Amino acid sequence: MGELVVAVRDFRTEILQALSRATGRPPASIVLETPRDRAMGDHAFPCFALAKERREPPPKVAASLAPLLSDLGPAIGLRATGPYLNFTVDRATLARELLPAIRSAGERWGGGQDGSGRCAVVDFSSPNIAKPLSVGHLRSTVIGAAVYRLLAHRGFRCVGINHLGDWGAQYGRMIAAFKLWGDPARLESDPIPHLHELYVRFHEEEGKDASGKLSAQARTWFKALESGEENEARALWRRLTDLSLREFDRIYSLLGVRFDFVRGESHYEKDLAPTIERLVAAGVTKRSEGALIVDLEDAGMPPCILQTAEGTTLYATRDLAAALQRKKEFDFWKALYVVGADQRLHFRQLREVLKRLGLPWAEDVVHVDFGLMQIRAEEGVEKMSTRRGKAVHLEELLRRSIDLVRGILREKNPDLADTEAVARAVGVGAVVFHDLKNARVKDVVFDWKEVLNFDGETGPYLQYTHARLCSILRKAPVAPDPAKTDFGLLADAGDLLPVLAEFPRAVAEAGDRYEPSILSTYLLDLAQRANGFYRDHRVIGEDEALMRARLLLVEGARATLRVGLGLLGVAAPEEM
RNA sequence: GCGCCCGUAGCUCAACCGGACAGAGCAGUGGGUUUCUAACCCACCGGCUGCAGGUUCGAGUCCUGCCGGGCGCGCCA
Repeated sequence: MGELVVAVRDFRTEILQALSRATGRPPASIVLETPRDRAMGDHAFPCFALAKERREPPPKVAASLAPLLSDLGPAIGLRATGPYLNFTVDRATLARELLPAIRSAGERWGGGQDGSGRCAVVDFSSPNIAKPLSVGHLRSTVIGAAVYRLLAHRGFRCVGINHLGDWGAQYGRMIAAFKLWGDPARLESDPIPHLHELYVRFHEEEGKDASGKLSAQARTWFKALESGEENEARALWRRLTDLSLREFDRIYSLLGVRFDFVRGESHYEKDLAPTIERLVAAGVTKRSEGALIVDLEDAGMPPCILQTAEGTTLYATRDLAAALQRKKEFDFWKALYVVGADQRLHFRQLREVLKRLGLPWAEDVVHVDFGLMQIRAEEGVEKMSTRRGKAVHLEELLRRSIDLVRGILREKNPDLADTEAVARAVGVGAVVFHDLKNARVKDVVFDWKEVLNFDGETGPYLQYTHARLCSILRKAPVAPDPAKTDFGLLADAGDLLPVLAEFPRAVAEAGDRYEPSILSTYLLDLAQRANGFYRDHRVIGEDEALMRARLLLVEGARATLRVGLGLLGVAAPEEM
């Protein structure tokens, strides 16, 4: 068996089972919701469907059902309110079950082992080498890293892969440009900006070059690269990769992002020929205008192009090879691709081609898509483009955020022990949380004012709430201790307790739907309630029994915030 | 032209895959600190959920058609 999992008594399931007995329906078919207005109760059963079946008015059904639920026990109160049956868990009982469990779960609170034995491959970040990381790359990086942690928290084995864009015709251009105008000294001191300038220049001049000489040079260099020989092209390309990774790592470490494998597209170079052979042998390909394609017309899609008329491979070929290789190596339960929504068609095609190879796991290839990042332009908005210099550099954004936080800290908390570390945690946390706050599908228009706002529903707000709770625990004359706690004194804790109890469900749902924003929204709600508690109740200075009870609650809220923020990739400093 | 996605308060978003009176934050106005961090809290202001039909006991949520925006559509990634 796996490790011991800290179990929390699950009142929700108890209610579900009682309802099942009372109605004679399987628990899975019963909808139990959380009332919008929490004063109504912690859980609610809408009686409409049952009422229709029984041809009785819903309020009557609710009223007649209530007496049949006496086996729920004294800890769960119920009340028929109109067409709803509302359940409220006794606060003292909830506190007694929940708070000691949170405490002993530690870092693993909200997690579990329901993913054990299954492997999730998470393909995320995946920038192109020799180009600066822009805020456009942030989304894939932080969403992917969060999904990875959310699943790992529940016992899934996760494999994080940074699928670098390090192959293709563009690197022929890159090499050609460097050979023409490159400066070895600048390549050493200032690699990415230098390479990027060269690339932009090459693009411009290639466009103006009627003779086609530049394009021919680029093609020649890429052919040399693709030949597989240890030649000048390969040596240069390898150097580009190394220099790029050195730059990227600086930012990844700032973001606290790690990969299990950094494998660019070039990693699958040797698998390309066998992949094409396999597709041809399976009879799913055909020739069209000199290119090798998979015709997907009957699936309502444009063809998937595997090989150009010139014989070079494409993106789709490399992704097919990668998918096959990953299935073989990891035998994944799901292969997740955290890639922008502009590539939806590509991933639909990828699945369709895998399906035509007769692979039953084709549907386990999942595109975890997200909306595009746009930037304000002279008129309206436009897509971010590194090539046209219309991109905000990620490192600049992070640096400005950290600088701003550092200034605020010096003013508000001049006695802070390690201002620099906290400035980094909060500055980076603001940027990361901003990208995880909203549903993935939403397009984003980049706005400096918005990202660098630290008030309201922001990362710093969550961190601040956490720091204040830490402060109470730090200043208290005693440490929280479940054995010395009178849980009955927490009856006035409002909704904070039931909200804490929902944390595992928020983690599970965020993971199941590959949607970190579900956890973000949950944490904002939790923080608002924690701040409400802080406003209405003193902890230190109350008589000892009351203080002890409240300290344990504060500790539970603090732990939940810390673990939740950690899953999102946001640090939780104890002071700020 | 065809396909996919998105339209909720002035702005940015929630609304538990169909349920109770559509909720937060920002911006605006007015309040709150001899007491655990004011990056906080409270109050006010603000809505034909793009439009028109349909399904349903019940629709912001599902279906159809329009309108507006984004993205994609054979040798880029």
